[in-house]
Amino acid sequence: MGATEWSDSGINGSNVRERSYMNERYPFSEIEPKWQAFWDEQGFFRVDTRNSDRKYYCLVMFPYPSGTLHVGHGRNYIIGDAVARYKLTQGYRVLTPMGWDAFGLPAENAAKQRGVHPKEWTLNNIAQMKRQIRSWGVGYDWSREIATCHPGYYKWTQWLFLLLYHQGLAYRKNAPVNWCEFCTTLANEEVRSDGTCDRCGRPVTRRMLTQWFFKITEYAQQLLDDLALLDRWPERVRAMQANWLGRSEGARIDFRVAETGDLCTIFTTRPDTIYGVTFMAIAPEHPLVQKLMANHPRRAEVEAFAKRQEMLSVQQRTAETAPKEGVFTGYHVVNPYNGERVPLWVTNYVVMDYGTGAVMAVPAHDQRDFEFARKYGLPIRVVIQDPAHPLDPTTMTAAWVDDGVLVHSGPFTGRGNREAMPDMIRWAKEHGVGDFAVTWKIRDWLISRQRYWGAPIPIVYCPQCGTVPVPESQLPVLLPDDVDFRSEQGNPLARHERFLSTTCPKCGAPARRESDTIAQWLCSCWYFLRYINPRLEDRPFIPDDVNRWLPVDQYIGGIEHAVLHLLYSRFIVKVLHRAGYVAFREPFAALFTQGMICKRSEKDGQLYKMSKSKGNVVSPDELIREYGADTLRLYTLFIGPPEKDAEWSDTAVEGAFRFLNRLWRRGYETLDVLRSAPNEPVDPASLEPDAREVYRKLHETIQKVTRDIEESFHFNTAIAAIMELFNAVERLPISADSPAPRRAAYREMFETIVRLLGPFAPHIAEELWRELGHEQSILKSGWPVARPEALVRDEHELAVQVNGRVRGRIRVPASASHMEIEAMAMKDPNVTRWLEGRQVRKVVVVPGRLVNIATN
RNA sequence: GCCCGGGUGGCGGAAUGGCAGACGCAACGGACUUAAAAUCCGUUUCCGUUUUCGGAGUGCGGGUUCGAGUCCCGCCCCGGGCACCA
Repeated sequence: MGATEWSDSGINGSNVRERSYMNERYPFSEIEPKWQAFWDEQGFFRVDTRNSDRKYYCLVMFPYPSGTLHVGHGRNYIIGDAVARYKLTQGYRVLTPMGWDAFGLPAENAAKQRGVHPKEWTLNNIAQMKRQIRSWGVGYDWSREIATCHPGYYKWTQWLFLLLYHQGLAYRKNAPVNWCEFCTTLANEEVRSDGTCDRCGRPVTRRMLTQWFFKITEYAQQLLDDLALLDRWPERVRAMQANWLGRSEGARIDFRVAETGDLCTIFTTRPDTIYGVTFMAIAPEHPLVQKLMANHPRRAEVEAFAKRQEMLSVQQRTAETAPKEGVFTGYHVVNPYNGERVPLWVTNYVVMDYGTGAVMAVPAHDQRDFEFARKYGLPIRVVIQDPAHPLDPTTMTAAWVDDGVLVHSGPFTGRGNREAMPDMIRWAKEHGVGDFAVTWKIRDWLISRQRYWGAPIPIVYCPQCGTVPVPESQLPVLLPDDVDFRSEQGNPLARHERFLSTTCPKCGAPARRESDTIAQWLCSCWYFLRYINPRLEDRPFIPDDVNRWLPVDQYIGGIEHAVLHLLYSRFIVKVLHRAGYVAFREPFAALFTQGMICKRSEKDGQLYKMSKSKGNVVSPDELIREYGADTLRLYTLFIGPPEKDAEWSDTAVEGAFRFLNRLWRRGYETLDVLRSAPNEPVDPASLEPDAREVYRKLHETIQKVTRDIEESFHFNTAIAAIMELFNAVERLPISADSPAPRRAAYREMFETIVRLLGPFAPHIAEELWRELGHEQSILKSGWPVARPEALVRDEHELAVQVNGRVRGRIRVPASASHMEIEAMAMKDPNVTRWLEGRQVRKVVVVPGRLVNIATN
């Protein structure tokens, strides 16, 4: 049979079946663009959000338009598309939007280096990446496309800023902030734990600047508590967020400076050790240092020490290897519990950033204090005794941090330290010198950026009225286009006179605009809401619509956003919730974090995350040209469990290609049988044993593939099962002369393989599906469901073990009782050999699996 | 130090407490071909017999169980997050 010319009427008048590509050769480069255009034109991925029956909001993290995509980026979109197509096939109303996280520094750097305007650079990249995403056959509702750099979008990002401002959650303060020479200010979340910039890797220093902050700390408790609602999030992401929030419970206790009466409040998680305090340690930046040392003979020494510490980054100062250092101030503080005077030291190991910047030092029971005390010859007093091996301060080599019995602890002596702790805090409360207290690690969110390519902060500074928010009616505060990047250093907006000079919205007097822009993280904190009403002009979204479509049913993205984007988005949604705009408290009901795709570097043979800077990227464009999008998709899903990192292999891609070729060829070679076979369910009993077995495997595979997708997104094992089924189908002899039931079963097998592949390799699936004579798209075909009667076995092969090792095999009727199975197992000649001379102690029968005979 | 993952053939990986190594890659042998590619068939955990078979084997050491890659206890190693966090 050659290429057949046939056609049908297509659907909805669109004649896509004009010609058949049925040929020995698998024509991916012809069929892929054809079906992409078809799905697009027919609007398979467009959804009317006014109707939310059986809604399924499937969202992939939108990309930053950095240029071109590599196959590592593709994993995200391919997984999302597989899920969306699966749900769509099941008849869900699936919302799968796509957009661009389009503000950010790379655009500005390109402008400086190449003289391209950031807008032009960004829009070009969007066009490029959109073409790539389309070429993968990933289906989106493009009518909802958004770009955060569009004034129609950032108007509402500014609105969000103002909402926080009016809620008292946005404030401006002069504070030491993280500073990267290249990227300007950074939020704490953007600084890696080694003290380098998360974006560019340069060292981060501290700088005093007046900046805008969001009070995310006010929501710390809720952000922590509501993690419990996120039972469909990966455990490790919840752990990372809890870690980052860093709640710790303890007490606040007021010490006073003996000589001046100044208050020196500390936070401790171990108030039970209060009677062991032998000195006080405060941070060099602590306000008391300046105040106390002003006219003190030790001033020079102490200030020199403090200056030296302030020059260092927190990371340098507090590195594991940095030795503990300090200097005595000449002052003392009074322990409110026992009235004791202990010396006040300025130390490098206490930081101003956490707690109160002052620490009651208990060398006997804190390792850091212990090391410091040993170094400077300060006393060590044991107040918790190890009942088994009493501690002796003169011989201790490390702090005792475990629990024990309180000693030398005034009225609390003799009690267990854990048990007494609440009473000890209560004592402080009763005496007005302290209380229970909670401290968090998370700091307020630094939102200002000294950059051009972002949404301007909608604030005006008026000489009369002070800080004035721009009224909503005057939004958006437009980013001016006419900026010269080459000739300017720093933020060009700060020198753009026509932008800066304005009038006060309150009094009309001449005023100045804020020149900082909003961190791009805020832009991506609410985009999932905007997708519901993307073109709305008078509001950011319609609450009713948003409440029906959110939370997002499935969010898919990279683990690198575990804290940053995901924590910020949760915060913003909670703010909107409290302000009455949305009914839900959490934006993403389920989260899936895919692993990174890595590739071995040709230079050093090491495995690295695919990135342009490492030079180990694989371009999807070439692969699609050579093998087609379906091959690329199939391989990407087959590479391994999607939540884990994976190593890209160019040769393994060919395996996926080979499989699709075999499938195509098989379809071509048996097209006559397939088309002429009865298209109806088969009675398994009417099949010959070989066909019956494969028919059962078919239905087992439907079950397995469905379960793998539903339970864990384990597309790798789903695809393996389809391959296994196809291998079995290929070995099944079939011809036009085969009996009707056999041909019908064969047709069902082949068609089902095509349908199961639909979410993974949609183009070839759609093409073969149509070639088999179906008029409707495969997306309308429904998801296959296993037939119980096809799954029935009337015979089982059981392994027979003797003492846990397989010695023989028996075939038993499915109806056989345990007694009968046991008898048959005992009779098997391979088994009797191993039973000779032994006494049977116990026989275990596992239905359908094995028999184990235990002997003496 | 604390909190998450993870450790299985040459490689990626698979296994509701039930026959370890599915599926794929690579390698090797064979068929087809003048030849090569492609394709198809077969072999491929290790050790010994080299087929019929037996033994060992899922990071290490114990344990529970008729039966452990899987569960429990104690370790080692690798990756990630947090960290002089008071």
